[in-house]
Amino acid sequence: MSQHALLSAGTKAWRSLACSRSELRLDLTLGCGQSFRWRETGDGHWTGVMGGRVWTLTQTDDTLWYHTYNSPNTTAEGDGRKRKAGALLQGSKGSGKRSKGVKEQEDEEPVAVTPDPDRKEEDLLNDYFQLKVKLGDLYSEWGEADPHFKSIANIFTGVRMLRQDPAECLFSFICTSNNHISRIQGMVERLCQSLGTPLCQLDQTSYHDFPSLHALADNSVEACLRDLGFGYRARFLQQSARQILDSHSGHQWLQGLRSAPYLQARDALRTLPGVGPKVADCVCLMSLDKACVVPVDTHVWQIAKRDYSCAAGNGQKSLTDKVHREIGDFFRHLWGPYAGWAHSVLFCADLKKFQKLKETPSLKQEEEEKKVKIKVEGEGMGRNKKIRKTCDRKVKKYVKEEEVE
DNA sequence: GACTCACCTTT
DNA sequence: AAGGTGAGT
Repeated sequence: MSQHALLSAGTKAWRSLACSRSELRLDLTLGCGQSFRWRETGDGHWTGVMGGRVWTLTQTDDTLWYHTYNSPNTTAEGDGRKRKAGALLQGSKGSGKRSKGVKEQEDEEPVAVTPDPDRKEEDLLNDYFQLKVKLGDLYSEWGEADPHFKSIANIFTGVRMLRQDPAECLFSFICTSNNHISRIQGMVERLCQSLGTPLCQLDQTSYHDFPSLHALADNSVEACLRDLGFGYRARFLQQSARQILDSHSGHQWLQGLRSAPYLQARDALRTLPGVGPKVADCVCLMSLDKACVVPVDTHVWQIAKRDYSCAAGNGQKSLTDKVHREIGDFFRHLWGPYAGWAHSVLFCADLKKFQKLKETPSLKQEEEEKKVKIKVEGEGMGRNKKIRKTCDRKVKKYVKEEEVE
């Protein structure tokens, strides 16, 4: 039986791409709840389905390594079939610290061993991780505009927005209401395993493609998903799929929203059952190229109040449309055209599972933080106040520009 | 336009 | 009580 690939078993079955940790951190980017399809299958090794194939990804300091698996259904290109089970070096350090472990145990030369004639896989990765967007430059800009961001940025580097398939993103996020990441992951996994095309099996785990629109739209789907523990979301999924297929022209409609202006795309998505402001914004940001969108949930609202003394919705009990708008505008303003990307960094830094990264900062990080603190105390409040004052005016301008986009 | 509550399931 | 939506007031 096939096994999950491990870089420590040798680089023969792997290809690589130059990519530093400051541009991409797999653990944060794949684990922060934007995609629910990736699992850590080995120390620092992430396995998931993307672009209709199964991938394992891992990284060393300046290199992103990738391995894809053959599946019966895919017309196999002669890619690395040699997954030697011989040297299964299982965590030679035996530590649970993943990023550290990888750094220590892997010093291979960043050489692409197996050729990828079409560069098809390289293209897929470049597109999925949007590697042409220079994250380091954006972090600098956000840090300039926002002292609090700067204090987080030293630890949470390389948090990047994925460019996901719109359908997968939409149906995954319909599952997110009243829900948390670990349970959503389980639901999406069950969704794929019961309705998606099987791709391959590795170490007792079977990997499936995300279900097609047709599979999701079938009348039997609601009952099926209720059995799988989807609750009231079961109906939303089936009905949304049905509606996209019937009243819209299927996949083309979803894909087409990539070139539509933000507000238009968001309104279009909101006609679907189970899609409110939060889900629509997530789909816009994570699959429809709307980098400026800041999806607002109760969590982001807390961050706005706690870390930015943002007054938006202060007298409110619940997250109304108005509060959504105000918080979104506030952050769009602070961070600019890639505000949605910046938001995901803060969001990530606030997740319980990543809190341990803050506990043992390296000496270098501590020094950086001291510097930041001094700066923040000097100019922080004044700057925030100023931003808030000019918020309304600038936002109108911003939206206008966007509508023309 | 803005607010409340029921809806599922798990912690 | 939760990382939300939709129907009703």
